[in-house]
Amino acid sequence: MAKSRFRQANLPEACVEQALAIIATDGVEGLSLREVARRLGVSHQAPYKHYPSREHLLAEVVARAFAAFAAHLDARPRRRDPYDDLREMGRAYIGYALAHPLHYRLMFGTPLPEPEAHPAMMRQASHAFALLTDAIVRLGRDDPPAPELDALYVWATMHGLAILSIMKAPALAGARLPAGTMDKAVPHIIGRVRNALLSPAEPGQQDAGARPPARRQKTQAAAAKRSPTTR
Amino acid sequence: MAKSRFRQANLPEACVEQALAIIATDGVEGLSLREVARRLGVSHQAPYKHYPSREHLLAEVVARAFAAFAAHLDARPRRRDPYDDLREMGRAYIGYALAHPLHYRLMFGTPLPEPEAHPAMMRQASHAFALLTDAIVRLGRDDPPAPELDALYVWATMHGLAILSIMKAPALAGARLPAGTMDKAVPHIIGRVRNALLSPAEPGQQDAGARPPARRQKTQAAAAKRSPTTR
DNA sequence: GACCTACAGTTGACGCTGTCTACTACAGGA
DNA sequence: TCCTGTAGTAGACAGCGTCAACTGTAGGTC
Repeated sequence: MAKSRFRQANLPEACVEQALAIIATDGVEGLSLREVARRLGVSHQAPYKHYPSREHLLAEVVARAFAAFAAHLDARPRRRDPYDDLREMGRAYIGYALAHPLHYRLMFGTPLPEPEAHPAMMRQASHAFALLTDAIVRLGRDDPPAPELDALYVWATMHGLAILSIMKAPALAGARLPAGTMDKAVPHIIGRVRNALLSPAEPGQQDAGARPPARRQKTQAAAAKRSPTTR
Repeated sequence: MAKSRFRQANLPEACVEQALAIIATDGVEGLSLREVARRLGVSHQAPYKHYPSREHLLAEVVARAFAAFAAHLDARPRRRDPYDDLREMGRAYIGYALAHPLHYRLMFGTPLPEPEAHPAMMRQASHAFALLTDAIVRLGRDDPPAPELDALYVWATMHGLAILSIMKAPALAGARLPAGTMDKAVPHIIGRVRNALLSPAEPGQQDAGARPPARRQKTQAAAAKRSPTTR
């Protein structure tokens, strides 16, 4: 050990720690490799010996954030009843987002640095998602809709709620949201999700678009919207 | 008209247009006042005569993005049945997010420039939210839970789905999501939301401590061991 | 018409950033 | 002993936001 000769025992690790600290106070756009170097008392080029670019350091930081997030979800109080467990999961999810809003935004709110170029980051992300999927699968309902679709549903709802909370949705919604709405929102929405998962998936929800040939009526607008697969 | 003496007929407006164009291709972090000025053939300081800082131009751009978003939602195909109408709303919502991912991210994914400092921006944002709330209220269900809570629920779900779609959730979730999952996700999730809104709001969802009077199936056992750690 | 002021534009400078290049000093193996 | 790789340094460059000072014109007032 002790390969490095100067002041930093482990510069790559120290860079990640400082980057996380900067992001926690200033947000991701406040992160600069020069500031990291300054805080560590090394030259402005030292971090580049370990991270080829700002993006690479950021990818490492995002991976850590995902890992911490997954650990937080994993450390939630466990319940026997799978729906209660899902409720705990939701509470833990929102709790983390509110406790570390800038880290949360880092994971889900910023254009990730080229996901496929940073497999370690993606591995941590998919682990966090796996926790959620497992909680869904554990519901073990008799109607067997694709559990990954419900995992997406729960994930989307949790994430949306987290972001709206962080954004202080009442401000966004103007005077339309009475005071205290956000406090009630988490249990209300988790209850809604529970109801949604309890009621059986009905065929109608596969939607007019998925239904191939029959009854093409006045939905041509939707079809036009769908044709460009993305963007 | 024609107050300006040089090449730009309406520099403030032209700045917003160029900023939107830059964001649509490079994302919000690619926006620079100097690039805007360069594209307009004016000096790098000209935009500052109309926008005191980058933040102020960004706030104007966000306001336009919200206005365009609201217009898109408003232009959706209308349905008599309020649930069908909500479905159209969801489709329009996701359609916009996928068609203009960087503009969508601009609205919901970036730290907004000091919301309370830019009232015009907030006005556009709350208008978009109002469209959603109206669609919820129009459901006119007999159980009258706070409609704003359900509006938040729908908004959160739509937003979460939009972001997960933009982020290409299958990549995030690793190999766990079979191909084609995202295509099925929108109708599936909208169906789930419909189910959630159809089933009555039960008191149990107000928190873990409260009594759920009528469980659907075999999940009663869990209620007994639920501790009052509402956290 | 002469003058003044406000405004919309200009140029130049400052410190910040990421990143390229070149240099240095040490460790470890041949 | 020499060579090579590694982890650090220093300097330079262009691009960024923003501050300051300057310029030229439109419009109103004497």
